[in-house]
Amino acid sequence: MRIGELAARAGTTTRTLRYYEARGLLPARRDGNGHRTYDEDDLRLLRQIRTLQDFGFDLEETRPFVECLRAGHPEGDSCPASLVVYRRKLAELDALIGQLTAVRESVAGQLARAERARDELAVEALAPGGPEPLCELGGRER
Amino acid sequence: MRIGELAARAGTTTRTLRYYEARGLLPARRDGNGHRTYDEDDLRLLRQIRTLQDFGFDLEETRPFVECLRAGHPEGDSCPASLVVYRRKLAELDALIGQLTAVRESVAGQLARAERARDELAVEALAPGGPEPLCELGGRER
DNA sequence: CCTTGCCTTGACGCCGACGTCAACCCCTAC
DNA sequence: GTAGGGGTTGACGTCGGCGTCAAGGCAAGG
Repeated sequence: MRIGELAARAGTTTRTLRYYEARGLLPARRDGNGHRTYDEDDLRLLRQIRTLQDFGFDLEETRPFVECLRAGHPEGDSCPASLVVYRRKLAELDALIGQLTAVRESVAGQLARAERARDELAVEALAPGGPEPLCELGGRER
Repeated sequence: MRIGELAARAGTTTRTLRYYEARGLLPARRDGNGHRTYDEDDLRLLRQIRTLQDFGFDLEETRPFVECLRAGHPEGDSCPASLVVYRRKLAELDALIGQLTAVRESVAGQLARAERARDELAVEALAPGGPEPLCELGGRER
C-alpha cells in the first residue's frame, strides 16, 4: 500500500504521514521508484497514533505506544512506558479541568455581578426621583 | 508615566505593551522625546486586559471591555458587548470542560483495562500450567 | 568625555502539527 | 504525444502572544 491509500484508510493526509516519518514515528520502506510502502501493521500503528492524538496527546507522547506495538505486543498500552504516559495525562487532565472549572466559576460570577449592576442602573433610570427604593410603587405623587 | 513603569506596575513587560499598542488595544501618547506616556487610566485598562488574559480570554476578546472602560463606564463589563463575550466564554468553557472530562474518562478506562490485562498476564506467568484459573491454589501436584 | 539606563523601531525566533506551493518524476490511458 | 493521477523533496506559511536580539537616540551623573 502506498502513502495515499494509507492516509485515506486512516482518515488523514499524506502530509501528516510524511511528517510522522520525519519525526521518526512511522518510518516507511521504499519500492523501486522510491515511493513509500506500508503494510497492515503500519495501519495499526497509525490508528494508535491518531486515537491518542484525538485524545489530545502530544505526538511525542504517542511514541511509547507505537514502539510497544512495533515490539510485537498485542496493544499499544501493553508496556509500562505507555501506562506512565496514561497516568501523567490523567494528572494533566485533572489539573486542567480543575483550572478551567475555577475560571468558569469566576466568569459566571463576574457575569452575574455585571448583570445585577446593569439591572440596578435600569431601575434607577426608571425612578429618577429618589435613590432609595422604599416601596413607592404608585409613583404618581412626588 | 513611561512604558517601563507601567509594565512594572501591571506586572508585565514593555514588549507586551508595545504589542498591545500595535494591535490597537492600548494606544499611547508621546512626550517630546517620542517616548510613550501613560496615565492611571491606562493602568486600569491594562489591568482589565491582564485579568481577562489570565482567565484565558483571547486578546481580541478583551477589546469590548477596554473600549467600555475608555468610554467612561465604571467597569469594563458595564457594556452589553462585554456581557456577550462573557456568555460566549462560558459556553466555550462548558464545552471544553465537557470534552476534557469525556477524554479523562476514556483515558482512565483505557488505563484500568491495560492494568487489568497486565495483571492477568502476570498471574498467567506465575501459573504456567493451565490457562483456566480453577482454584488450584495448591499448585504442587501437576 | 564616557558610562549607565531608559527609550525607540525593526525584525527574526518560538511552539506544534501540519497546510500549501513549487518543481520535478513515473506510469498509464487515450 | 499528452493529459492525468499518483508519487518525491524542499521550503515557506499558519496561529497567538509575545521573547530576544540589533542598532541607535537621549538625558543624567561621575
